[in-house]
Amino acid sequence: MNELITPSGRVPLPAFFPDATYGAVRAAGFEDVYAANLFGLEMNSFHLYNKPGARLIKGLGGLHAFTGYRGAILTDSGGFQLYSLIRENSDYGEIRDGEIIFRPDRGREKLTYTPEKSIQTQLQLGSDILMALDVCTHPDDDGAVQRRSVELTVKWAGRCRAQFDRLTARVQGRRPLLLGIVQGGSDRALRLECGERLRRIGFDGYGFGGWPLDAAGNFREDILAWAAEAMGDSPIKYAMGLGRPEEIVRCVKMGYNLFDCVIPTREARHQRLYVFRPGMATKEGVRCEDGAFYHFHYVLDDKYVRDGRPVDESCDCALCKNYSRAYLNHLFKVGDAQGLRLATAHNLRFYGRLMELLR
RNA sequence: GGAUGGGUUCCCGAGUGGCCAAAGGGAGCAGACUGUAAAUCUGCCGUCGCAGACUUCGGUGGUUCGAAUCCACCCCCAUCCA
Repeated sequence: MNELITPSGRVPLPAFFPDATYGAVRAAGFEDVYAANLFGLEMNSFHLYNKPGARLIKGLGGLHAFTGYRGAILTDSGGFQLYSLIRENSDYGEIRDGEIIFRPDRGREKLTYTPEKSIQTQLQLGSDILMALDVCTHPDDDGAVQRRSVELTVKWAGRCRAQFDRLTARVQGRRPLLLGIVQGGSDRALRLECGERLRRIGFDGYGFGGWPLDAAGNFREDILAWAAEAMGDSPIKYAMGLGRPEEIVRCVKMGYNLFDCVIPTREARHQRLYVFRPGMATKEGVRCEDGAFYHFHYVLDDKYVRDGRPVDESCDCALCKNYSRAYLNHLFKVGDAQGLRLATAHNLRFYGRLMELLR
């Protein structure tokens, strides 16, 4: 069986890691993650570095001891977080050649984030899978931006590799994994170059970096394919931030085997649940050509007010096993947190079942 | 019976002469959501329509070029005093 071996255990591949940015899956519990048959979580080192602090977490024995979570933990470098905030408002900071300067609040002391600091933080957190600090771009950014992104990403990847090796030199037992990130925007040659230079440095696996959608919101399957190609025969190909169910299915066909995304948890909180269409997704194949293997269940839709059936008859999550559409509709209407939790547990289980089908 | 404060568009609640179809919430409806500053955000939310027009702010009648806003009386509600 294809699997990933981490200091915290084995992860069957392909795998989907829900996002637990601050060390918690929003609105849900780790029990819901275990029940969904998902084997790892993505957490964000920059968020945790700020709150409650990497040193505090290290002092308590690392993220596993601190949170009580027993599966694998992948930490994002923090780069994407800074990138997206700075992109949103350039007053927040600046990406320099050697570091990222960040100052979200006026008057507050600015923060300098470097590749070394990112690695150090992730190791303090006790992550199983670390990401190298990269410079993200959007597919529509021009060539000069993409070029700079690749140059800095590669340069920083080297610094991350060195820092990681330095800090883990005396580690006994299994070392965590370190992944590099392939940038290059929508330029195939640049993607391949980035991948090749990263592989020369050498990582345990590689992540797809950048934004997977164009300005019109279309999924750029071609870019994902080039990035996968750039990763060579790496055993870990991580499509960072991906994605919708059909996107994951397509990415698995391209060779990706690791995913994380806020979609299932966020959309659950926003009243959108994923439901399999009977017979359209099986071990033999997932019919996703036309996105036909699932449909949305909008929790608040009036037609569910008196509907005593479960959201998905075929689902074994905490919601579908025990509660009706009507009750979930009611929980959302009255604003009870239990609704958010059950909805989140359901979407997590949907993703868990999807990954089971893809293995 | 007396005193005071109130009655605003589905609800709460601003507004005290024109810039008011009337702030802001909430609800409702419709979208969005992809390495999470997201239980969030955006749009619509009196009626018909392209501009524009028409009907609304407890009731009736006044004052005024013009009233949700001022005056009179009336009807309700809340609190307090008898």
